[in-house]
Amino acid sequence: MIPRAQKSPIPLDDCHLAKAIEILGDRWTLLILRGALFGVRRFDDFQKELNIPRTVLSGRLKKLVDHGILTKQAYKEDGKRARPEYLLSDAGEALRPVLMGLNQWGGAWASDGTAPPISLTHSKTRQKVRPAFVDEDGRETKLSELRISLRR
Amino acid sequence: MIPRAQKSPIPLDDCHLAKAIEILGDRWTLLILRGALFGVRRFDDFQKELNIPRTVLSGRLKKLVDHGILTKQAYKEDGKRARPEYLLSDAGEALRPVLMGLNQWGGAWASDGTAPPISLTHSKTRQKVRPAFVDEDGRETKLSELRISLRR
DNA sequence: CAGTATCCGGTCTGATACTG
DNA sequence: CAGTATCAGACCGGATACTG
Repeated sequence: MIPRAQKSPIPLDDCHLAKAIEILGDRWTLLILRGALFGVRRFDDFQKELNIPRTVLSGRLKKLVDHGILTKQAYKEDGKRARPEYLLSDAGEALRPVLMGLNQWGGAWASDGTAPPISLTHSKTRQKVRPAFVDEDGRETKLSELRISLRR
Repeated sequence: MIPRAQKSPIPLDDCHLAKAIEILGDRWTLLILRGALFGVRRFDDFQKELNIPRTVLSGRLKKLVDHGILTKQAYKEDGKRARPEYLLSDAGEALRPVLMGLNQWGGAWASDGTAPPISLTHSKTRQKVRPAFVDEDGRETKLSELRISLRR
């Protein structure tokens, strides 16, 4: 087990995790991201799905765009004028494994026993797929083999 | 790319991810967990490290204990009376890979260019390791091959 | 140490309305 | 549709003090 520490080995100010938490660590932001990962793109769609106050949604979307997690771009349906939509950037896509990991955690530890509603599979082989850590060759590293270290 | 959706395929109420977000999706809770993963265990240690108001810390710790993520138990130093400390439960430990994934994300996408202070490596091969999805054989599945589906 | 008690000001929430 | 405007109330954050 990890020994007791009086403080974390890394100061908050230069901790990437802390930074990520500052950006993403709030309920609405995470729920918006969840929607985005499922394909929701438009203001009113987010608003209806989450029942989030429009002012708050507006603010959160701006923040996500500012941080480069969503991009705001125009789409156009025929006969109608262009309207904006919010798409995941590469940074946003990179959150997919993280949030799916959180989803798995929720299923395993925060579930009330009802069947897990999401399953992840490989689109071709149909095999079940789960979040994990892989090395440069794409081979899994078990948690027990994972080494967390400070640079230099 | 994921097609546009008017709403997420899974209602919020039975989404494990949404549930996890309700429990963990707030700044202080995540920062406390970060400390706990690094070995911080005691009230005042959390308080000093995070500079969190004591009332808030008290409330968050209770919530985490209620949700079974931390356990509150006594420790005893010689000559002193027993005092409580907060340790990660199995559910809490299960968040380690998730938060490490978030840390990697922060390093890759939310960093200001300063060197990443944490690196994840394989303890034997020393290869760098990153979060991803693997199939049952431990082989990586590319994001483009990932299929998200509902259990019937 | 490990909390609880207070207090105050600010931000977020939630509801509703208005506009291009 | 995609927002901004407004407003009341809840909750949170921050500071400080007090107790076993």
